[in-house]
Amino acid sequence: MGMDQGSARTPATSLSFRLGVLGAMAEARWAGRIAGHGVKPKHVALLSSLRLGAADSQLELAATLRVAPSLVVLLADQLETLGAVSRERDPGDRRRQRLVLTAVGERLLDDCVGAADALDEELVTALSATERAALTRILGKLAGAEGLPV
Amino acid sequence: MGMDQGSARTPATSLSFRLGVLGAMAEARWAGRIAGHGVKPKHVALLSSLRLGAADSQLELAATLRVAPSLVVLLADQLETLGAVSRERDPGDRRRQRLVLTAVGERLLDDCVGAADALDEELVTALSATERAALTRILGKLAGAEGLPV
DNA sequence: CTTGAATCATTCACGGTTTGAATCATTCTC
DNA sequence: GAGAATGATTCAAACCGTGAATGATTCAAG
Repeated sequence: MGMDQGSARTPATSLSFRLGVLGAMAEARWAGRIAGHGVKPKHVALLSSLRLGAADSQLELAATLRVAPSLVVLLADQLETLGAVSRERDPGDRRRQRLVLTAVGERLLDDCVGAADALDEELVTALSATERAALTRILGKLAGAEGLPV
Repeated sequence: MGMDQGSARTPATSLSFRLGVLGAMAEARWAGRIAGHGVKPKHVALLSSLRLGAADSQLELAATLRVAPSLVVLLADQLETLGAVSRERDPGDRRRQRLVLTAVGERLLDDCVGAADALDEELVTALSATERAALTRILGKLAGAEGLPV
């Protein structure tokens, strides 16, 4: 009823807004923890896409990660320097550069995912077990619906 | 023996990871929709903090938004140019610059939140009504736990 | 075959965002 | 009052990502 037109006190429940803020916060914290490995979230996203087989040519990678192809070159360069991926010309089409995870890359990815899981533990302390499960499931559904390399 | 020990196929269910990716995606889409108003997500976050009374001096604002004080100056400059906020020297402590929402600012904030809500509608089409409600509630809880200006 | 268009990777210069250090005004402490 | 602390502001610089230009390879068509 006589609500002072809602706007004056309600903290804007928009998902887009909250997702953006929370996502930035979580990513920043996570970035701090994996920095010691010499990688940033984008690198891990690339490694993860490789493991999932979501893409292997650099152009496909750019599409799934939603970044410019030139950025993939840079990320791949750095990961190659770390020994986490190796570039192999596609024998069938020698324009294409296929990226493959090395054993080092697998290990690196595992470490970074481990760091994310550890951070999760801290983030969700305010949530019940049911809520945690629900959140994981729902975010997975959203990512899937958006065609993101979850 | 059992080679691809789980890691080989699972899409990394880490919340931190997913929040980061989804948050960036949602924010980018939202940014595109509010760009016509001459603002970016950070501006809206500032306006929202003002409305919530979470902070009014620029230094407090920087703390709640988790950005450098110098950035608040810049954002406030731009919002002032738009007529969305006005600066008033705190009479009690004339070093402090208090930011107050103008009627234009209220309207601008409403428009931007409206745009976020509209975007939400599209994002959650894959979710059931129950899931949408749960997501809203859980994200709110998380933001609250992190002390973020939800 | 050979030519010209399309595709993939790469390089490079640039724009946008954010930060940290330096500066100035004001207030607090003694 | 003098000097340390606090808030706002400016400025140069770092960082991240993009788009345009280049080179290599493949594809299509005569």
